[in-house]
Amino acid sequence: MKVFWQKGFEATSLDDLTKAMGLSRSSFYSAFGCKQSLFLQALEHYSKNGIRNLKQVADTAEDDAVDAMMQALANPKGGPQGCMLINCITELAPHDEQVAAIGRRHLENIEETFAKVIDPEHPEAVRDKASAYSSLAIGTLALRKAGMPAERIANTLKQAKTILST
Amino acid sequence: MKVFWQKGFEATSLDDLTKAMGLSRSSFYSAFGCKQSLFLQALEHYSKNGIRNLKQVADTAEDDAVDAMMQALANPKGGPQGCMLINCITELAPHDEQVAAIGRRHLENIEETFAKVIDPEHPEAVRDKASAYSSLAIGTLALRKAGMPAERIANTLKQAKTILST
DNA sequence: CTAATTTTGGACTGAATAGTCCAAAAACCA
DNA sequence: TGGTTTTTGGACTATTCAGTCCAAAATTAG
Repeated sequence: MKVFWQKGFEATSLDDLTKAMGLSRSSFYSAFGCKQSLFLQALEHYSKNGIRNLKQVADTAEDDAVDAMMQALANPKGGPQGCMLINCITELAPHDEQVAAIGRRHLENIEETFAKVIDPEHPEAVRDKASAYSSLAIGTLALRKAGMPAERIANTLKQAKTILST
Repeated sequence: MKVFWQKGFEATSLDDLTKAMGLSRSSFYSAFGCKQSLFLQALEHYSKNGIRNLKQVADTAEDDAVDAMMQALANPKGGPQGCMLINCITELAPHDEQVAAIGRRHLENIEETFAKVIDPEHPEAVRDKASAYSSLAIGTLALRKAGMPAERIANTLKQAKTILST
């Protein structure tokens, strides 16, 4: 998963994978069938894990759960490589419906988590607002990847959050 | 440019390029030196053209210039392949400083265009808000690529714009 | 301990890749 | 026209890739 996260699907070679996994080629193919299959599993794993983390961030936030979620989304643990799912959506979704489907589900889960935090009683009513928070956080990932100063990104997020939360 | 836009850098082969350009391999290499060099030129061209279009959208908008710009950014002409620069930032920026630099400049130009539209007198004062609009529009590109219903995306944008503009 | 089964290393295949090279064709020019 | 320069087609090289295959090693079972 980490290798795919860092390099994307096409740029990851079988040698990269077998080396990272400490597996021989034959073991790899007998276990996973093909590169694509492992990739989809890695993507699913990343998504599940990411959503779980996001919910945990929301639950354990001290005062402002929405802010904590935005921070978590805009500064993914992986470092400069951003969010694996956004990377993969960008690289593959237009040509690969399976990836697109996992991506859609992930994005919907993010939005749903936002909605429940914003209005636990009527999450449906704040769906568009939740979607806006989500899209905003995802948009800043591009700034980050392009090497924009972290301070600028933080200001953007802060400003937007202040306005959106009114 | 169109081929790189559609397929990304790595996935575009020399055969793809020479066929699209109607050029032989030798002519290609004598004209551009290498694949990377043509790619950077294509990226520059895309950026210049995109910013010019965006400014034109802002200038010729009937009532709400910010809204028109958001629509233009969230629905790039190329179709489902989104914005070439965001694609390339995602694919290459973390490992290629030249691409990252072009990406940064492009994003800054977008933000500047927003800022001048929001407050022509004091664009500096609304920089963060401009950045928020920009990030939001860019974020929705991921939704689009993942195949989210266009209506949902439009609602997100509308909702966010309404709130951000207050 | 032995025999059957599973797992492993890594050589191998065929296809695709970016970039080079040169003889032949085309364009140019005096 | 005849000679020079530029451009072109496409064969070629060296590398990389995903995926296959099998003999040897390891594991398991009786």
